[in-house]
Amino acid sequence: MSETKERAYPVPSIRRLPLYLSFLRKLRDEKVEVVSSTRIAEELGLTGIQVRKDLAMTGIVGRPKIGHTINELVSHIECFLGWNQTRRAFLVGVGHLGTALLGYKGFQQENLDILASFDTSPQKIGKEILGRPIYPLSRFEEKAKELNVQCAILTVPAQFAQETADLMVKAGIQGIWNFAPVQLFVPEGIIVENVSLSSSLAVLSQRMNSQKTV
Amino acid sequence: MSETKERAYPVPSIRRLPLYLSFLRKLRDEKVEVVSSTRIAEELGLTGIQVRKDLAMTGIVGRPKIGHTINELVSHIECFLGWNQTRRAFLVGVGHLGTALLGYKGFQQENLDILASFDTSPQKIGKEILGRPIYPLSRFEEKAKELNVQCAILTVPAQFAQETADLMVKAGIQGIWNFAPVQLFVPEGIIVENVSLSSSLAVLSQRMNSQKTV
DNA sequence: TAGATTGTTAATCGATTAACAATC
DNA sequence: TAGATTGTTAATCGATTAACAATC
Repeated sequence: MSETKERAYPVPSIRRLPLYLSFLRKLRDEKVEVVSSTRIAEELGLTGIQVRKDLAMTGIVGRPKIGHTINELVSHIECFLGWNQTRRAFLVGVGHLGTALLGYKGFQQENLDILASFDTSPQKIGKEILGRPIYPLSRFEEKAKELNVQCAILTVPAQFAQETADLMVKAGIQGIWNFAPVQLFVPEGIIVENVSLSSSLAVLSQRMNSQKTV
Repeated sequence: MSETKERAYPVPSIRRLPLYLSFLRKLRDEKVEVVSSTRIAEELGLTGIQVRKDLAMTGIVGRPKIGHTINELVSHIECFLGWNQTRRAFLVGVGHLGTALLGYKGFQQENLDILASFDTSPQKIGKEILGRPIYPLSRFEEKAKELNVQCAILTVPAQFAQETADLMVKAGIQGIWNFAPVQLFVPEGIIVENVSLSSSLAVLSQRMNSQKTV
């Protein structure tokens, strides 16, 4: 009966960490060695308190009057996010968006390694995208176990999203990065993170609309 | 001195509206005519209260014991989001992601019409992507005014994001859909909506990490 | 009518912001 | 030392959830 309701870290805070990381890397390239939370806040349009709270989450301790060492900050954030070690992933659904993600260079910084992709279209199966093979979806489980892959990117059309997620779960996938505009139902313990273009566009569009009337 | 602090609608609520829309369209295809908030909630893994609050935002009024007419719901949500009328947009930065967005069919449902794209690379300028021309970035302002475009999609590399945004603002753009992992600074009144892949990946990754330790 | 559903008003929960003591 | 910065504890704000009256 362990009351391990261990307060998850606030999602908004976690979402800000990559912003800090990218600014810190820029400073490091400029040979800067130390930075204060105030300085970070100014650059990113946040408040100092917010930055300190967020950084505290990673367990880092700064020095009053000085601030934080950039190298130390970077490694603390990376460790907290699990970006210090390579995470192997598969991608399912080699359409426009899937292809774009396969070609996205930015994932190197986040240590995400998309080893292979899967599709059901005979036209695509057997080809390669930037050195990574496209396998038939039927081989997903076999390959996931062979390569010990625990993370999957889901970029199939909405109507196939749930069944694809089911297949991923059956193959032992622990985390699904879902780009389909669908609410996935998965067993407890499986982590789903949604990227919803239409949700984002909705916010932009609604704001532009109400702006007009003002 | 008008105290027009007119309570903006909650972002989380706005973000859920496209989910409702997609479910409602599916029901409509199945010739269903009426639906209750409880039913919507079940399907999307939400609570009935939440759904009613969200729908109330669009100004729709339902009928006790009955629920809502699907057609009426769809049109209320579409109007609220401004998806009932076509929104013309430009895209700047024809890389992997930009190309994917240009090819994304889903925007038709959201009535977003990407008329043209812009880039600085001579290899790309003058070509077409799915019938839409790629112009040199230097012609952005001219074209924006000519076609009365008020919405721009920003898919350039991080280091060029701010200057591109400045150029967009100068050209009279009212809303920027920003895919660069950068905090943009824009004049008041200009709307920026960020899509941050790295923020989303951070949440997934951190969760998978802490899952492991449990 | 009885029961299901809507929609409002109040309570809770969580994130942000403010205040301030500790410290180099 | 004085001043800048950290990090904690308390207050505020906003979104979600709960309770419940209204209604077809």
